[in-house]
Amino acid sequence: MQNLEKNYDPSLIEDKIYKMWNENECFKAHVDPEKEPYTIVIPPPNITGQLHMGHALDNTLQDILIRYKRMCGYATLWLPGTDHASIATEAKIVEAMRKEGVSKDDIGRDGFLERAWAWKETYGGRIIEQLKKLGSSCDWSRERFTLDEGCSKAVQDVFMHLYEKGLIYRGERIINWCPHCLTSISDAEVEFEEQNGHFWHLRYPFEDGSGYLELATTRPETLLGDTAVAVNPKDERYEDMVGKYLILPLVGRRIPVIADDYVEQEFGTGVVKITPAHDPNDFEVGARHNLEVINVMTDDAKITADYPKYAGMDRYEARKAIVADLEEGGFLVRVEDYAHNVGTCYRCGTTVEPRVSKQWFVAMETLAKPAIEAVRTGDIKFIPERFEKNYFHWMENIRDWCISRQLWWGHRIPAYYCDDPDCGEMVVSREPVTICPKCGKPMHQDPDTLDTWFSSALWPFSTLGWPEDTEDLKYFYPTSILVTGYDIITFWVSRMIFSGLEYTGKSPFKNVLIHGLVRDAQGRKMSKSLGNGIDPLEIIRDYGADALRFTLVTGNSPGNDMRFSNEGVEASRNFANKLWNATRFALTYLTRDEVELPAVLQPEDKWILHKLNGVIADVRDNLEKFELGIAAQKLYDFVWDDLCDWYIELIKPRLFETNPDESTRASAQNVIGYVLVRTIELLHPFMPFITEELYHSVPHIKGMGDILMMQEYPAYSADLEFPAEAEQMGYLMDLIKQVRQLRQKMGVPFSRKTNLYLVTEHPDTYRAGVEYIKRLASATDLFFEPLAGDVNAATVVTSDAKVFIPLGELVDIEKEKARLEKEKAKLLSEIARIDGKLNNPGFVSKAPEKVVNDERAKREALARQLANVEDVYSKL
RNA sequence: GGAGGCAUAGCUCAGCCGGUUAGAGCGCUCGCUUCACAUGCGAGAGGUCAUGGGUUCGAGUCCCUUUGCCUCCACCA
Repeated sequence: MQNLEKNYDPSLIEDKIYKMWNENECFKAHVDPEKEPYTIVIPPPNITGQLHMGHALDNTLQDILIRYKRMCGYATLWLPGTDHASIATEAKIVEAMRKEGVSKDDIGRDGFLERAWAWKETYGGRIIEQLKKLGSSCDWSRERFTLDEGCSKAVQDVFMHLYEKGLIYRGERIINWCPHCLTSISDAEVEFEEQNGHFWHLRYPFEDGSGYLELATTRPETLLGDTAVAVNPKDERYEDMVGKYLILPLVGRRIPVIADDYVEQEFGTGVVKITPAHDPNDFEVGARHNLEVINVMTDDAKITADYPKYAGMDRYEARKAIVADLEEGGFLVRVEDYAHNVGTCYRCGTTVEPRVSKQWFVAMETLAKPAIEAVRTGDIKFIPERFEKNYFHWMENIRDWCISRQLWWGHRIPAYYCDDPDCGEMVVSREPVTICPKCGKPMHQDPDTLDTWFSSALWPFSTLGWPEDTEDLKYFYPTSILVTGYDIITFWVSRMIFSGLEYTGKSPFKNVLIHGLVRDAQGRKMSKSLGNGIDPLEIIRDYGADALRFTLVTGNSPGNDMRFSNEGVEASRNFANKLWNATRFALTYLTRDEVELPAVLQPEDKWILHKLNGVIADVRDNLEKFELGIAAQKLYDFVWDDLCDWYIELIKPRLFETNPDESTRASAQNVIGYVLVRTIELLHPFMPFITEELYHSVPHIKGMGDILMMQEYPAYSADLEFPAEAEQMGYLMDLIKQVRQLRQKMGVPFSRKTNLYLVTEHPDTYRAGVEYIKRLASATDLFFEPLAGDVNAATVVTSDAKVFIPLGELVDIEKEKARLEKEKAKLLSEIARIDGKLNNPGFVSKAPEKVVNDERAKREALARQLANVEDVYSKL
């Protein structure tokens, strides 16, 4: 036992507590056949990352769940790690190199990878340290990295598996190309944003000089690659023109007019120029009509040397030049303003350039089917459920996944090509292949790497040792729950689901708990460019990790965004301080090393134990249903209202030295000690630091160990149910409140104490509480008899008691009468309302019995109170 | 174009399977150095639960309509 400071200072204890847990290996998971496993794999943060509020929320939720389950006796594993984040990390390194005046080509692949690994060493650990500050109880001995040996092995295996099954193929297709990152990206990595642009109406002349065909485009520069013009086959306006040829302005290419259903008659002129190399739809049309695919741009989106006049210009310069030339040549009809959606790279925001190139793809259809089924059948559940709709929509309309990236930082594609282009042999192999099996010439490996999400998709099992059949994999897989934001469902969650099903035959997790975004106080997304990000580490420094965690979890419901403000953190910080001080108070009267529930309990003891028991049941129930915010709110209310505002105040007279009764003093000590320990246990998953610290100060219940996080979570106990006593206490507390109210209304100063004359049919409860009633209702003395004689008294009436308060000159009898009349009228209308319900045959016959009985009980209480009011009134 | 979400006190939000007189934090008003806490204590003001309809004995809660805000997906050149 130790003395506590007046105010809780988290900075003094958090690091110490975390170190203690770590040294005692509290985070370490153990395969234990006697226990049930409970597993969470962390959504691996990027090694480029700094802990932001999104991480703080995500990891707070995971830590609450894992700490709860650990205390419930599960063999828990929270597996941490980081993601190599190929495109994001590579971009950062390239940028850093650019500042030094070094390019990737200057240092070559090996040199670059050396730098990348050095980067990982420097920054990869940073976010891990930040997660520890939050209190995350991860098993750090099992920490993994998406590019470590084991994960790489898993990636190789999966690639081989899918290739052999024919589900990975290489093909020349149109893909999304980022001219800044200089790599292909998948459809999921393209973000569309509305931009104000123009609609250029052009006219292409017929070859035979018989006029023009008018069409419109948002991208005139792609004209260089046009290989046809298309109309709808049903469009009568252009019926006769199909099959004729046009001369492409500025280029002079002879291109056909074709008919294709893709063209909408009603849109624009109903004529579309077809550029198979630079538009995904045009590419499809081109494929159907065997059109030539002409790439007019370099990989950094400049016009190729094939068009000398525009060669070297970037897309937008070329656009200007071409529009000017079209105008000069009389091909430009008009220009209109036009807002349209433009695809941008989700990493750098550069406008994506659709481009035909040879890439690797995963054929999705066969993989998607069981993944849809797993959610459909409830094998995997999303919380909240509505996100399943998003998932289904994406999965059901899925297109093949472009997985190759023209990057160096990542898992290199295990494909080898013969150096002799005439041979053209390709081998996919786990082991390096240097000699062409077909022609004997040297072979070289595919320079590309895999989409970073390809490895994250395997995270729930690659981290447990897959493809080896390890003890961990056997025991901890499938994982129990995945906690992540809705923004990442398509990128990650869905890919883990089909991956888990395909490679392990099992769904990788049972539940997916989705949370929203943490926004700033004005509701804006926190972003670097806005500079409105709030640094969780600063909040931890100023208010403590527990306060941050509690803020993030309260008032937050699954799937919904939340706003973060300092006022909220202050409230949480105050709550921590409240708990601290409640304990500090108790400790000044608690001199024992152990507490136990006494055999004889006072009414207020039974009341608080009954309340505690209810909270235990509720909190467990809420946590099982992933209602973390509600659970936190209930604990807050219990601690502040029930425990501090009432129970502690109620037992003060028993604890003080002025109490001559040794036995009630001892029982009060035991009960407050017991309730405190249970409360600290209940709160531990939410506020691990302060509860652990307090646990080391308070006396324990017999049999408890030294470390709170390893204790059993409190369980509901039928022995602690005291409904009758709790109800009586409710009346008593109501009485105290009403006396306070009355005094306040009548302007009686706090310091002026009065006698109370109490008439009740249940005097025992009140007799047991004489001391605290005096304290809490500002009474000098309490008499269990009616006020005798002709004395001016104000009255308080509950359904269980009548109280007369002699206040002499402060009482105005007429006002008292008016007040009681008002009260009577209120009671009558309440009773009438309930009678209305009870006299309704529909209600009595159809409503559940409990509801009807509750109404009856309520009516009885009101009737008693009414009788009391009438009785008091008659005596005025 | 398709799908989803939100709308509850001045502000930010809870409200689970429909069941008292709809809650919390912050803010506001009044009063308190009451021997844990002013990061506090006590009392209070403040809500037609966006709109219109429906289902039901009973609707903030379920269904439909309208309005406003937001998000995701699609990408008609």
